[in-house]
Amino acid sequence: MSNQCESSNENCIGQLEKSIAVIGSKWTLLILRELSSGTKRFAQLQKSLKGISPKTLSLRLKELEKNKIVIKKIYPEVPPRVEYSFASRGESLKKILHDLYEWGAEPPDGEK
Amino acid sequence: MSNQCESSNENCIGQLEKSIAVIGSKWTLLILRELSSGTKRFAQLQKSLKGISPKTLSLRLKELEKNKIVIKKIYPEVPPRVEYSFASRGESLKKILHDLYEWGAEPPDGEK
DNA sequence: CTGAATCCATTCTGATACTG
DNA sequence: CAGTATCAGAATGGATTCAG
Repeated sequence: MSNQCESSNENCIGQLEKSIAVIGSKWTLLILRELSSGTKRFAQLQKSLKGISPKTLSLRLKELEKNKIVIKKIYPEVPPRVEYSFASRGESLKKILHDLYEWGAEPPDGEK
Repeated sequence: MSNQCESSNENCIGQLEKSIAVIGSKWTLLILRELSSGTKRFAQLQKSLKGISPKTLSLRLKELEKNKIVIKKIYPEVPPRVEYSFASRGESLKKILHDLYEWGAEPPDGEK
């Protein structure tokens, strides 16, 4: 029901843009790759993703969390401990990203 | 062969980023929607996409053309006439965008 | 008509320092 | 350890004007 994206539907474009904006930000794919190998903590991510600033990492994680792509788990301990992991929506996203990758890697084939 | 995007492969991320950058730019999706209903000329697109500047439209079309998503056909006439239409890569992209749309529209459902 | 050039506004990102 | 605040620089988009 109405999850078809037709020429006349403005709304679906907006939805699509939102989705692309989330996964299209710089670092997002790298973050997802890191998390795909398992739960990670903030400092771990920061270390793996050499060059990312804490601000950017924080922003990206916040967005990913808001979009239910990753799950943030806070342990009320001292020192503070926070873990990030894939949510189920993140898992289903992986397949799409894989398709998109294949699309991009596809040879231009018989042109000209 | 090697079109699997694994944790250890840096290269595939770059490819993915490139693809997302192309389709993720503002207006790109709108342009693709316009073209999905058939071949269009520059002025037609500019008129349909109310608010787009010729510069932006030109840039986006150039990128889409470079990535073989749309085809540019120039008629050596006076006044000049240029037509844009979907390439085959554009067609296969449509399916992926549809999947992505469905992913984005997917309800957060039973999490927790 | 097509689209390149220019200038300006807005947004995004990075580096660094600092707090709970 | 986790994350925010601040500021500067880069990248992106828009309006307008001009040219082939």
